[in-house]
Amino acid sequence: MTNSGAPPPGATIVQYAAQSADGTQQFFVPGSQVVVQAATGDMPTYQIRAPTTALPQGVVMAASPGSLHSPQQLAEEATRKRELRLMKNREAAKECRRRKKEYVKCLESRVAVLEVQNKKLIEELETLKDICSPKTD
DNA sequence: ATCGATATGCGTCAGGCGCA
DNA sequence: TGCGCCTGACGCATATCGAT
Repeated sequence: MTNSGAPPPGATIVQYAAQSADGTQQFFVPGSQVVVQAATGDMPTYQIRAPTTALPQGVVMAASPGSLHSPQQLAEEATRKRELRLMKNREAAKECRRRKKEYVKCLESRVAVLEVQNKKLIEELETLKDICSPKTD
């Protein structure tokens, strides 16, 4: 994939795929956020990140450490912090897996498009060979 | 019906990375 | 430098499927 048609950092992806100015096919995950542009071999030359999700309803933020006194309060606070961290990580893992599946879908779509494109190019090449080859009879 | 193999999804941990 | 987010890896539970 070329970098010329990639969206700029900060942009939100709204299309699954797009045709860039130079004619190359671009594949994006809808709703993702472009955060980095960098050239790294055959990997995409930019990174995309989905918008951060809000805390689920019912989550109560912990009190500040300065308001705690007894060891029991400290233990409760530690437990709250751990549960909050686990819950956030649970949601993050779900989102991460969702994005990964979407990314694989993108790649599969890209393979399908490129296979068709490749087939057409091979056919075109054969046609041109027929036209350009000297007649021997 | 039941069994083993395989696939899929989930929660958790650990480590890397970017940011203030 | 500490904090929060992301993600690979692991173990577990459940679903699916073919063989018996």
